[in-house]
Parts: sequence; C-alpha cells; structure tokens
Amino acid sequence: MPVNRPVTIKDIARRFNCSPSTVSRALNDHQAINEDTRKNIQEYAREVGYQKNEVSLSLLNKKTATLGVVVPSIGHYYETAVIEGLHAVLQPMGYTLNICVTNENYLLEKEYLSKLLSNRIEGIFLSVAQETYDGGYYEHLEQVTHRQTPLIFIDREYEAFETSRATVDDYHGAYAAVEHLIQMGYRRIAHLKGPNGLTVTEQRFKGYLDCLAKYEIPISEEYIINTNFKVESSIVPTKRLLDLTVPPDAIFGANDQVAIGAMRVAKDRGLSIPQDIGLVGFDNSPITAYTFPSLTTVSRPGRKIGMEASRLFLNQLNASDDFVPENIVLPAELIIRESSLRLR
Amino acid sequence: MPVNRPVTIKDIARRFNCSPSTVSRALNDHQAINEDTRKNIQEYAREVGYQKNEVSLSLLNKKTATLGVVVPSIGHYYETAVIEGLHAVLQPMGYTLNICVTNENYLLEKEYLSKLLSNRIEGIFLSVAQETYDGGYYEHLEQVTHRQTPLIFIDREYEAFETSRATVDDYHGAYAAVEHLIQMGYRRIAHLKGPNGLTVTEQRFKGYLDCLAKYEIPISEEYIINTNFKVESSIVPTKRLLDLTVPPDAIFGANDQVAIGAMRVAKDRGLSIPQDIGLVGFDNSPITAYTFPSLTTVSRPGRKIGMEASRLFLNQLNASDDFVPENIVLPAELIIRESSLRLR
DNA sequence: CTGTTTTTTTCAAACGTTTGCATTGAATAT
DNA sequence: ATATTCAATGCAAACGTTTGAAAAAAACAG
Repeated sequence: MPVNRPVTIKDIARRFNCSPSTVSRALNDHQAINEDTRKNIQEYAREVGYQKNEVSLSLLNKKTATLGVVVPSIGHYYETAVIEGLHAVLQPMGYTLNICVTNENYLLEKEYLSKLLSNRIEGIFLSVAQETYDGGYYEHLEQVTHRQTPLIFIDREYEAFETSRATVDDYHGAYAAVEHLIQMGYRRIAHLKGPNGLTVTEQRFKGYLDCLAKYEIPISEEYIINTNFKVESSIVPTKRLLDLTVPPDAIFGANDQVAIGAMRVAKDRGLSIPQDIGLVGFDNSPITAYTFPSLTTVSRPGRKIGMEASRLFLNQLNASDDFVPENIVLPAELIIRESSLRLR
Repeated sequence: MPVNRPVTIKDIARRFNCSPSTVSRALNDHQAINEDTRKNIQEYAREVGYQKNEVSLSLLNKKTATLGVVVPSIGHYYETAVIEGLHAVLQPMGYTLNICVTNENYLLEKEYLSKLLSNRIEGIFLSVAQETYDGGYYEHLEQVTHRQTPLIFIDREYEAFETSRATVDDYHGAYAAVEHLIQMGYRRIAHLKGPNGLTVTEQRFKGYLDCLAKYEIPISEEYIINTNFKVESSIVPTKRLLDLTVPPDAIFGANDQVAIGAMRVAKDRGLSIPQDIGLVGFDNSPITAYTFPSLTTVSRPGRKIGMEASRLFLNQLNASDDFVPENIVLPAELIIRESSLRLR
C-alpha cells in the first residue's frame, strides 16, 4: 500500500529552500527567525498537516513523557477509579499513561515491565499480579530500580521491596466492618476471603481476625472460605456456609462482588437480610447502593489513591540523592446500608 | 539526581574496543560475527542489564508496534471485555496497546488522537465520545486517515465516516428483548434510553420502537426516558414511570445498570418482579446473573468484538491500494432470566 | 567604501540502533 | 611470492528533530 509518508521538517525545508534548522525554529517561534519566514512556514505546515515526530524527540531528549501503569485487571470499579486519579494529575502535566493489563499473569507482568523500560517510559505504577507474590519473587523489578526509573506500588505490593507505595488501610476497613456487624448483634461472622497471597486479602483477613479476637468471639475455620473476587466464586462457598450445622449469622465479603453473590444465595434460601443474616462487602462500587437491600460496604478512595501515587511519583522525580521511599496509607470508610442494619 | 544512564551499544563497544556495529550484530546473533566475540558481548550485555532502546529503533524503522485504543470509559464490563479481545489477538503479535480514556470528552479525544499520531502509533481503535457526536463533527479524524493510519471504529461510531467498524447488532438485540417481554404478556413496556446521540442508544431505541409497532402496541412518549447509563440516573426516571396514572408493566433498560436501578425502585415500591413488572437490561454483565431476581438481559460479545476489530485492523494493514473498509456486525443474544419470566 | 553591528540563516553534532558496503587480516591456492 | 578467497570487523548513512556556534547577509555608521 502507498503509505503517505508523514511530512517531515526536511520536506518543508526543501519546499522553502532553507535548512531544517530554520524550519524547526520557525515552528517553535524562535525569536531569531524572520517574521515572514516564520509565518510562511507555519502556514504551510498547517496546510500539509505537519505533525512533530515525537519519537525522534524522545530519542534526542531522552524523555518520552510516558508512564507505565501495570495492573492485574481493569474490570472492577476500584481499579478504574485509581486510573482516573492518576490521569487527573498526570494528564494535565503532559504525561501519557500506558496502561498494561497483566490478567494476574506473572510472565506478562515481567514482559510488560521489560517492554516499558525498552520504550524508555519515565515511571511505573504497579499493582502486582496475583501469581507474582509467593516468595517475594521480585527480581523482575530490579531492572526497574536499577535504571533509577521511579516505581510506585499501588495497593498490591511486595512488602519487602523498597519503593514508594500508596495503599488503602484495608486492615482497619475490615476491622470496622466486622466491628459494625458485632455491634449490630451478629456473632457468628463468616468471611469470604480473597485470593491467597495478596496483601489486600491478608490485610482484610487480619482485620477480621483481630476484631473477632478483640470482642472475644471464637474464630471458626469453617467460617473462612476463599474466593477469587468474582461473583461466581462466592456461590458455592456461601452455600457451604449456610449448610453448616451452625451457619453464620453474618458474612463479611472480601469485596462487593462476593458479597452480592452471597446475597443472592441467602435470598434463594428465603433468608431475610439483615434480619436472618447480615452482609458487608468491600469497595463501595456503584451498584451496592442499589441492590435490594442495599449493601453495607467499605469504601476505598480509588481516585485519591491514584492522585497520591502521582504525587509520590513526582516527589521521587524531583528528589535528591538521598531519596527515601514514601509510604502513603489512606483510610477506608465504612458505609452502613441496609444489608447489615438490623433492628433489635 | 544521578540518573543511571541506560547502557548503550556504544558503551559496550567501548568496553570491547570494537565498533557499535559489531556489538549490534553480536547481540542479534548475526552469522558474520566470531563465536567468541558474540559470546563475550552477549554475556557482558546481560551482566550490565543492557536493554535495547526501542525509541531509536522506532525512529529508524518507522515502526512503533504500538496501537492506540481510545475509549470513553473503562468502567463497564463490556468495555473491558473488548480490550481483553484486542489484547488477546494483538499482544501475541508483539503489539503494545496504548489505552486512552476520553471520559466522554471531545477535546480529550481530539488531543489523544493527535498525541497518538505524533507518537507514530500504527493503528487506532476508536469508540467515540458522547460529546463528539452531534452533527457528524469528525474533522479530527481526517488527520488519522490522511496519514493512512488504520482506524477502526468500535461500537460507537460516526455513521458517515468511511472506515472499518466492528459493532454489535444492538437493534435486533433490543428487538428480541422487547419481543420477549411481549411474549411474556407485558403490554405497557417502557424504555430507559441511553444518552442521546450515540449509535448504540439510537439502535436500541429503534429496536424497541419497531418491535412495539410490529405487535401493534401503541407507543407512549411518557414511557421513554433518558439516562446516562449509570445506576443513579435511572432512579428518578423509574419513579416517574411508576407514578404515572397508567404505569408500565415492564421496563426495558438500555443497559444493565439502569435496569438494576429500576429493579431497586420497583422493589422499594413493593412490586414483585416479574409478576407486577418485568425487567430487561443490556450487556449481560456478571452481576446480572446474581441479582434477585436475576436480570434478563442482552449479551454483547465484547471479547469477540475486540478480536474482530483486531482482524479488521490486520486486514487493512495488509491491504492493497483498493482497500474497502469492512463492516462487521455481531449478533447480540437474549439471555432470559427471572426478571421477565412471568408465569401466566 | 570600509568597518561594525545586527539580523537571519546554515552547519554539524547529537540521540541509539541497524545495515549495505568497504576494509582488514588471515588463510589458502597458485 | 602473489593472487584469491573467506571470515570478521569497521565505516558511514539513515531515521527526525533540536541547538550551540559559525557564517552569511543585511543594515548602519563613519
């Protein structure tokens, strides 16, 4: 096919019998260029649709104005909120975000990081894939820090790796959720856990455990079941919970999806919510306000996390030699709705 | 800060007292390079973490192996499914996707397109922003086609603009949904429309109208209300519908979110679904199978759309002079669930 | 008309890599 | 010893742009 070669500065120079430098300066409003020359060149450039080749500029300036955002998925409300936050701060500063979705795949994560570095991006925001976690297996990150490319963790992280991070206080969010259930009179509180190995999963789990301990409620192994954060994955576990000889009177879901799945199962069994069983989710995704009953949940400030992460990035960029990574933890907020508001 | 300048081929050449060409050839396993030289260079390169500068290569080869994906939002299930589909085909071929979210903002869409072209991406997948539509206002796309950069529309489109497109048959999907409601005995069917001006909105609306006409059911203006596709935006409209002297006995929502909002309002009023009122959504997002009652909906094959769009792109890339844009329309499938399955 | 200043333009190098062609050095054939 | 072949490496240009320094052209003063 006859690819319309993009018009270059040289093409324009040829047209005006002048040197590329003159064209470049004319287009950039350099003062040492004759007014007429400038006008003519600019006009012609507009006419033929000249567009600066950013690739060559990137090579010259060693700046790409591009940042990598590496996340496991973009399907959930929270994740898109984070990206929104990053965008809100960085887009106006001229940065382009290169969003890479790893699908929780370690190899893909590794490949993306390499590729981003090869493309000389200027910073990376990373929420690690599920598969990565076990055993602090993070050598693929060494290349990033070796390059002195700013690396910011978002939410999911390698705890041992030294870099800036912006996370939500999942622990206290979970604690508050469980405490609320206890205050509502629930005592047999089950937990639909997230996938093992993720910081978020473990923090929420820990909040659950510690709160029960604090209120001297015995912890039952049977009441703790894993999910993969998707709706479907909570159906069987919830059924199993409700089939127990002593079924729970409340379920704390590791995210909204699994709580909604549990809600469905409970309703199928004819249980009334919150009278027979209390439910709490996590994330405060938009639908939770409109389920029937509406779902009590823990709100994670995704947009804010994105904005804070941006700030961390900028800090590191302008930092001096003795830069020490920063650690931002934003609070999660309990949103009390109908699914747990039991009248006694 | 002392930025660790990435090691270049020249650095390696200096280290071995040889020319950059030799290093380049050694790293690329060129046959005309002495076995020992090759080994030494490769080993050293690995040691110091050499990583090819793709920017310079892009400049040299005029190939960036990067594609732009410009979408209004990434919050909904369908959109992420499409991206998943694009990814599934293009990632293995070595393409990087540069995902740009316009937030339905025309100016941002325009800016992104310019930026992508400046960055010499090799193709663009575009789902146009809401604001863009009125009046076939698409001059910002001319620059793309002028560059002969393949441009593929996804779902939302400028109908008059000539380029390849992959869309879902919203019309027949909507038609099937309404027909199903009619077959279930509903007669006063309302429609919670999407935002005006979008092809998807209009096609679903048309399906609704045509089906009613076909079954000789009178169309009532009062039964048609706009939403913005978000849950919240369906609350007031649904209330208004139910407050009518002759309220509808079924509601066809332009997407799942608004249908779920309507479900909530109906339940608040003590209406039983599907006995008192039937509900149908659109998109088949994962939660719809687990609401109570589960939501009848129309499934859009997002992943397939992404894959088809990739195919269209590849076709155009390998096309000859007389390339004519292709137009793929995939069927939407009615998924019948509890919210409309009325026992007569 | 020469010398000086000022304005405008060009030169050349740089960014990192690849690649056709030329060159070098050695080995082999004559 | 000279010619021929072959393997291994170097040279130089190219991609598109910017930029400091040099050069050219124009304007002005004496």
